[in-house]
Amino acid sequence: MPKLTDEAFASRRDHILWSALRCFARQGFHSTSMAQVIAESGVSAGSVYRYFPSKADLILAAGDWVLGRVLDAADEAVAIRDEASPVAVMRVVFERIHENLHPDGEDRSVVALSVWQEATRDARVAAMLQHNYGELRARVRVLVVRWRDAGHLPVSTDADGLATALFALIPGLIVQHHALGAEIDSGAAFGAIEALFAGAEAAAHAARDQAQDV
Amino acid sequence: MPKLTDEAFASRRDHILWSALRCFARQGFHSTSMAQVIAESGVSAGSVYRYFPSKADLILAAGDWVLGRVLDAADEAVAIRDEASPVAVMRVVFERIHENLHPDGEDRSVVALSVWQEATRDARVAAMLQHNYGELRARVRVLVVRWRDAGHLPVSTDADGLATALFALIPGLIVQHHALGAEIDSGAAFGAIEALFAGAEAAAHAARDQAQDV
Amino acid sequence: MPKLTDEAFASRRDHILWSALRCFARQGFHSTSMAQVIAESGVSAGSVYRYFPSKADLILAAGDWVLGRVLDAADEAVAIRDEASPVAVMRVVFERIHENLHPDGEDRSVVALSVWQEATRDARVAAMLQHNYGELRARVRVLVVRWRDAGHLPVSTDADGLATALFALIPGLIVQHHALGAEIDSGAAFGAIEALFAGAEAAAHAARDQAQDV
Amino acid sequence: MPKLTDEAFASRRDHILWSALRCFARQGFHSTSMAQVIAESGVSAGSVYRYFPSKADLILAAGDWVLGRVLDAADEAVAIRDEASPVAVMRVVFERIHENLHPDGEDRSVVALSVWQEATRDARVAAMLQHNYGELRARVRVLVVRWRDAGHLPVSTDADGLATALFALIPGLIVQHHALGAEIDSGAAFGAIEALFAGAEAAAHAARDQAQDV
DNA sequence: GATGAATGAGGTTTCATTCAT
DNA sequence: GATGAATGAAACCTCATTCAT
Repeated sequence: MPKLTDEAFASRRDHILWSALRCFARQGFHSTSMAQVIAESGVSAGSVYRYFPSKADLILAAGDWVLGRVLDAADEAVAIRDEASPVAVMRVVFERIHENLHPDGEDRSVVALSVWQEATRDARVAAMLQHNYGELRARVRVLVVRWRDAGHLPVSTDADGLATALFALIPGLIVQHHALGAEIDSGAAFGAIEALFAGAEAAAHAARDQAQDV
Repeated sequence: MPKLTDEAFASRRDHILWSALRCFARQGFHSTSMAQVIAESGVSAGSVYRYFPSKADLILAAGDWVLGRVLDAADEAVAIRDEASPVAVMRVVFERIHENLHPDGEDRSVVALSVWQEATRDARVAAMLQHNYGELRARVRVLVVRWRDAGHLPVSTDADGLATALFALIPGLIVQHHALGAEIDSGAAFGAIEALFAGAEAAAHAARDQAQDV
Repeated sequence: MPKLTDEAFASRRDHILWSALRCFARQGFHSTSMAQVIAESGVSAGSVYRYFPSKADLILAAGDWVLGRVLDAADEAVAIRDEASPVAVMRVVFERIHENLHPDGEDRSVVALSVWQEATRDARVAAMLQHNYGELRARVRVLVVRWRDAGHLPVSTDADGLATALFALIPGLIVQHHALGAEIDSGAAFGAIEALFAGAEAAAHAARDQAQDV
Repeated sequence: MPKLTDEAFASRRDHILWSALRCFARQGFHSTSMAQVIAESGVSAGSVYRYFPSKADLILAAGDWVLGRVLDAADEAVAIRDEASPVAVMRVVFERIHENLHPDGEDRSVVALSVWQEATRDARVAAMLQHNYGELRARVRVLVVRWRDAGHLPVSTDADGLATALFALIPGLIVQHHALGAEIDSGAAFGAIEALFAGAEAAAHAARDQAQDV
């Protein structure tokens, strides 16, 4: 066989990666055997190892893919909504995450739970997680600063603290979703935070008006 | 040999459980072998299996212990602070969680990451997680309702949505802590949310005053 | 099961070791699979790995056993024959080697070939080989010095060179035996060297007598 | 595509063979993978298999090449030194072996260790070894007979036994060299044997003179 | 009741070889 | 003729669990 084109190589690699993701979503990293990934992908053991030198590499790539889709979702939402509140954007991010992770109807957000756990054992996964979540958190912080500077939040607002709190919604809602099931309404959670923001904004305006009166 | 007294039985069981927890905190459930638990506990393999019929049972018990300490923390905080805001109570809960999980200086909050992941594989762990987080969420909801009914939040406040959002802080901050390390200041996150609450409260009062004026 | 006594432990370990030696003698280290050793020994895989943590350890132990028997043979021969010529002792050593390595009629001297080869790949085997052959060579050197000092060899004899040459007989004859088969008569080789020694001794005496005459 | 000329074919084959020899010298036959040979040679897997139908064939050819160089060394030495003692010729053979095996500074005498070991597993390698060493031994025997017939050794000398003993020097010194390293002085070993020969020759002459006197 | 040696299914990975291009 | 991606049997080793003592 002649040398694979780059696209053909990437396509085969992606096929294996997505097969692995289906397995990982069902059973987590460590309860998925390479034999299962091999069976799911339909290629030979040797081929899987040609594209991913070890199970750890496959886990790393799968985790990176999932967190990468989350980051993509954030990028899209942040880019488009210029004048929207951070919570509104986060809501869109959260919806996009689900869309990005379900191109075929299978839930891949569970894999995030496996990534968090794996990061405690594998330094490369930890680094990958740190990088992805560092970037993601930076996006959230931008939203907060932009909103505060537009006058919707008091100037005294602690952008870092608020970014941390808003970021927490994403893993926090994923965990609740998987732990408590359908009874969790993440839309309502965003609505509640939005109401808080609205109240805070009103108070901020009132304070400003009062300051101007004097 | 004579039958073990109940206390002796419970004491040996706890000893094994805590040994297992140390291992699980270091390496997660699946990278901890029973041999390691056995070595850490200093008892024989046969003994471990007398108190925990299988590794799955040991994982279940360890997970339950960790989530139970979280629930304890919530109970204490909810019981004591009658007139405090939900955020203030959550902050205390979060601090208590760390205290409860570090009786000996070792961090056991990581085990929560393992529990979330394990729940996707083991129905009993999923049920245990659902029960614990259901209870915990109910506590949070009580805080919200109490606070709203005391007039600190608009009557229109969606208690379920807000409870979901506040609950999200706990796993959300734990994940950020383990992913991003020391740069995450959970205290600042609580502070930021508290500021939002304060703003919302001011707005709520203003609205009420206006309503009364009419 | 209660703790194994030291003898029981050693006995089981020896059983596995000898099973492995049979396999190694037939096929060499690398063409013998652990599965074959396991089948030959009749115990489980886990048991084999309890006594030998890895295949490399089993190879090391097997090699050490074989070279140890050679060293034993040398020790016995050196201790007993006080007044015999080095060649006569070497001949006995060579015969003893065969006896020591064939307690059950199976030839285990081939394993030496595997050890030499393995030493080029495994540092521990190399160290073990160096130690065993260093000791063995020291024994040969003692024989030479003793014989020279007893006046059977010229005082100018290079003990190190002669020791190296005599030592070479052992691997040299083993290789010829395995390469060329039965047509090799190692007894005749020792006889030829013995004749050389006798000639050299006569010459040495003649030289001394002449020196005294003057 | 046009048929390869015989020279082109042989040239490519030799290139692959020498690449394999470099690998075999470094790691032995069984720890060298075909992938390593392929990488070292810079040609494709398919090409390697065109010139050598299997790894066993490559091993056979490599072994034959190494032993062939040894035989070449013996032929040259035997042809040139007509009046030299067998030991002197062997010394030259030994030096030539090293020259022949180090055309590029890499030691290929280790491969001999692999060949001896492989012969216990592969009948074709065994036959090749037997042929090469049979030829080599015949050369050594010629030296001995020639020397004895020239009157340097007693007529009673056992040519076969002495040939076996002298032949043993070659593998015996190679093994010691690889096992014990630089502390082995093969030149000294030849010197010591040469001294023995000299002594034996003196004794032989004395005996003859005495016989003539009578 | 406690012990710990033994079990063996199953895990990950390698590698000699083939054959479509 | 040459290429190199694909194959899959088989390698080494682990580990949850059992049960004779």
